[in-house]
Amino acid sequence: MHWADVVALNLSRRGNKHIVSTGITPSGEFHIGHLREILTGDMIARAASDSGLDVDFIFIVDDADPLRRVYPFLDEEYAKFIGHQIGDIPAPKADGKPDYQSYESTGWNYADHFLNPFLDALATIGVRPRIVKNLASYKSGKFTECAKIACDNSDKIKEIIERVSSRELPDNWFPWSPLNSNGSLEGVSVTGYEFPLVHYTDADGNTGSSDLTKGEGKLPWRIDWPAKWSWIGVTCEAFGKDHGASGGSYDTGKEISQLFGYDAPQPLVYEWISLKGKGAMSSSSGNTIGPMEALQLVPPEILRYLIAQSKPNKAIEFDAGMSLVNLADDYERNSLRDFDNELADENLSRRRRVQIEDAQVAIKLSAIGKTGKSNNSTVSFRHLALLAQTKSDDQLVWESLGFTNDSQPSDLLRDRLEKMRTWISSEHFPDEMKIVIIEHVPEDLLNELVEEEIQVLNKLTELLDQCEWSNESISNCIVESAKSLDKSPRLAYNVSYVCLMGSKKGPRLAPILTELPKSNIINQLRRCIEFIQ
RNA sequence: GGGCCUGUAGCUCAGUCAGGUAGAGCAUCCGGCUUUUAACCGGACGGUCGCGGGUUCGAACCCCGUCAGGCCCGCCA
Repeated sequence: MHWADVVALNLSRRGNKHIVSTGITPSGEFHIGHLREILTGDMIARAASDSGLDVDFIFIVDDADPLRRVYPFLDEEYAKFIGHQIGDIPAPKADGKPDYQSYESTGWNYADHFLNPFLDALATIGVRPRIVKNLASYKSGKFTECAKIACDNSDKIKEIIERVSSRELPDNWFPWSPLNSNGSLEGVSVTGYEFPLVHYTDADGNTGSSDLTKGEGKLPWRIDWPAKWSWIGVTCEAFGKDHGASGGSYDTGKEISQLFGYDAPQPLVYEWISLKGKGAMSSSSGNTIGPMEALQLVPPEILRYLIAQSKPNKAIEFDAGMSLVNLADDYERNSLRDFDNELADENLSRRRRVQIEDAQVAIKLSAIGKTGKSNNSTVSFRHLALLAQTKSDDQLVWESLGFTNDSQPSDLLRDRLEKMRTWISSEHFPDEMKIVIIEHVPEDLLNELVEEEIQVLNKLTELLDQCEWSNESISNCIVESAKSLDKSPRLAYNVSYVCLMGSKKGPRLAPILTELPKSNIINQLRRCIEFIQ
């Protein structure tokens, strides 16, 4: 059974109504790793919905979290905002300086700045969660009840965290972080509490009170999380392995949740995505591929497939080069399969059956729309990569694919070609996929040519030299060079590849040659002939 | 110190929860296809299931131990 269906099955045992939750702190640029959080949740929600459950899918934006430090992409001016909540400070401009103007005129803040492009990317891949903003929730009193319980039971909560995570909390630890009069959470110590006020002394020695019903502060993460479960009614949440470790925040949250009179949600721990050869993704180190960037390269369903086809506890190594081609191939191959027909065979082993079923569900979950078939255009990713390289004009690509004035390519297909061109011209496009006409003489391969191949090569060179340089006539020359000697056209193609591309196989040759200067090709062939003699 | 995840064919991984003849895709090789979209079709090759014990009629799967890689118990998806 597919992992998403397994979770859905577990959920059905808990009840009929479900809220699947995900959450991210928008402290910097989003990357592919964040996509796993959201897509994992989205796929669970879809699977649960498909199994007949009533499901709401939400995305909690942790914009109440403080700015931890001045990240490399920020100007030093941000130092004064350290400790301030990211939903309450200006967004950085392109030069990293705070954009006070937009902040004051429209309220455009740091969190929105990073969140909004991500939401756009989500919409493109068919994910439209209900957005819950944490900061606004605090301010409107959603957290009040849990915050009161937490503060009334601070000893119990402290005991749970110390026992479960086996770490020691300071004596003055308190389950509420008050905001000081400057709006900072940093260096503020709690000195007393009577509901609804938490009294504090800040780093500068100023004293004050924070009203927890008005969100003048926040719950520390380990309490904030279970509080959200409780007031939102979260029944299922996928989270990264960092939260899922033994003694991690899920473990403590589970017990704290009981204090709030709420059963912790069904967990699903997922592994991280790393960039091949570069380690884990990290916004601050710049070691990232953003969702938007990835979406500029591949069709969105392939990005979904990346997540759908691998089990959550498998680490994914991602790169925007060959892995992308292989992933696309895999996706396209599978989306053409007739799964129902395959499953109809009663002699299938259990293993084989599971394999087919998982592939079927992975394809289903990769579709952008909730219903309907996957957006299966007739051209493969690999093929499009060839066409885009050999034909500089889009119109020639469409002609090659059999489109005429009467049948124009779909917008989807046009979009895919545009993405392909972006990818090809990007640093990510792998050498392996590049069509290159070699200029050196491939000596080792030429030595392997047999007599009849050499004859064909001579004939081919002769015919091409007289040939009109167009797609059709080049194609004819290649075939004719073999046929005139009573040989298979395949021989002519083989020797062409050896001489021109340095390999025994290759893509359709004529369209590529058409794009290149005739004299270069003839000269290269002549150099090869000279070598043989 | 405590814990989690991973280890199965050259590569990527299913299969482990519910023990029952070791599985896919890719790659490679061979054949087919008389103009080849790195295509397609057919076939072959390929594994002491990290290692050692135990339970069992039977173990990749359950139990104990062990090795290796990654990670967590401040923050991070």
